[in-house]
Amino acid sequence: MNQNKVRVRFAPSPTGYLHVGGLRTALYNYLFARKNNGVFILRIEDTDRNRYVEGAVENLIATLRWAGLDYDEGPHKGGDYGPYFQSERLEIYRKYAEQLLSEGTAYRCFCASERLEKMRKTQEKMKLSSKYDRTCLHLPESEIEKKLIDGDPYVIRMKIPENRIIKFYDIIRQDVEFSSELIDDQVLIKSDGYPTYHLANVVDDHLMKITHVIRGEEWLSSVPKHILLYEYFGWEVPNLAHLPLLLNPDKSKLSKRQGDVAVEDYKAKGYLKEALVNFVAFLGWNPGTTQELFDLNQLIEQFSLERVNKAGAVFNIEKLNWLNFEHLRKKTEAEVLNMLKDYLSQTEYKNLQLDDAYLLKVIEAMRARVTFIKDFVEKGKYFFEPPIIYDEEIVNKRWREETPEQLKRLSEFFSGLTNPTKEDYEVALHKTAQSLNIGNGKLIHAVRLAVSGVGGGPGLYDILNILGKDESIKRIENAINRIKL
RNA sequence: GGCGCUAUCGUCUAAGGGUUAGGACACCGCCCUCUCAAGGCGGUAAUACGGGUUCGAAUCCCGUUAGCGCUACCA
Repeated sequence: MNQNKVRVRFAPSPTGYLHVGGLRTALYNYLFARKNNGVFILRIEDTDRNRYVEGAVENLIATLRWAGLDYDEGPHKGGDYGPYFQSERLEIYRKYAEQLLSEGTAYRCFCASERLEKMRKTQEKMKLSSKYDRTCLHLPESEIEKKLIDGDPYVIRMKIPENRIIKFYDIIRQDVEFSSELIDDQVLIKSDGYPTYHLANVVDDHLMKITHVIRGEEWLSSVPKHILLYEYFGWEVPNLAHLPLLLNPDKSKLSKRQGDVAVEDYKAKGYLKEALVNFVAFLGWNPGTTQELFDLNQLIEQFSLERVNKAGAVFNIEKLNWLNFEHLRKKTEAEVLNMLKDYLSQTEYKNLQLDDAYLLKVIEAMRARVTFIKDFVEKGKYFFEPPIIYDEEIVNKRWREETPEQLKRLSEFFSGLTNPTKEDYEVALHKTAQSLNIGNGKLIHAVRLAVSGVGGGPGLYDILNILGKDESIKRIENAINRIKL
């Protein structure tokens, strides 16, 4: 059956940036579509003119593309069910609203928002659920005519039937039911002529032949209204899957106040898309195996809505960092080289003429020690410039009165070497230590401090080999002159 | 307040009537080692609470509690 072709949509409203929760919603839709040879649609829900943000759509699309989530139908791409901006579909919503109006399942409401607010407050005081009091439902036809002629602003509300239990099945939450008594006569068309989410999403999902609605849990309470709308129109309700929310460490809904929520923030901080995608995929889903590291294709292969959890998940940055470390390690040397060069070009070292061979050696030496590309520079600063300061703690620990004299001997030995290899440095150091009658460690730690300024890092001989003979000697002599006890 | 959803280590989660409740991150220890990492090995740590059902419950049912969501002419 052709109508079983899976079609899903990610339908964000363009409010400025892509929320990581939005990224996960988009990802699950994408994975579900790809897994089922379906179609992934991007639809822009820009029906709130008050929240319009310049450039938000372009940013959204660029961020999705960065994450690797390419859509099949949507802005700039077209498709048979456009337009894909809701703001360009106003006549469509209008037409369907008129239909409900004429069928009596919707009605015009001329109530001022001030009155509605008052009403709501009263209801709240009486501990009732807040619902429109249906004043305008009972307006005589003549009065409606008059108000229309007068040009009074109005909204169109849907009429919720009384005494109905609305049941539905959610792929993630199974059976859910609501009583229609608690449902408000929802506004479908605002007084500015724009539709509300509820009308627009039902109409579009139907017209765009969406088979599975995969979205955040915050929409669960609205489903009964949508079901009723499908029923009024005589349309089939798509399959529903309401995703658990992403939470702050204190379990509140993930928000800006407690850290970064925009995908762009993570991108700017140097997180790899592979890591971020892998991470958000696991917030609320798991493959049922012990595999933790996934690329996009593997996620597609193994994803299923049935394995999505019901409970909200805390966004745990530690694990994301670990995933970034792992995904960075999986990159080829050439890929890391490109990323490093790109990063360097944005730093104070952009004019340093470093050849690829040199950078490749740095990469090899630092790989097991970096979580982010920027760590190559932040943790291996000494590969890009001589130490400016020497870690005080390490000086106290490794530098002795006799150290300068010992290093002098060593640097003299180094001077006599021609084109030394890593092993040559090692032999030279061993021999010097022997002639000084001290342990190798004494020299090793002092040299490390002298050439790097810090106490940690790759093996000393690797560092010397990367820096080269002349630079190493220069740095040792520098340290002898500059480190004072 | 009303309605809905949810509830396993600190965090992400596995286990869908019978397990010493498993894995991962983080943390701690040991090994490796010139340091810092990485890696290997090991460890601390959980079924919110109370009732049922059952020979047997993390798992099924009910209640309580807590958290979250919705309760707009926002999505």
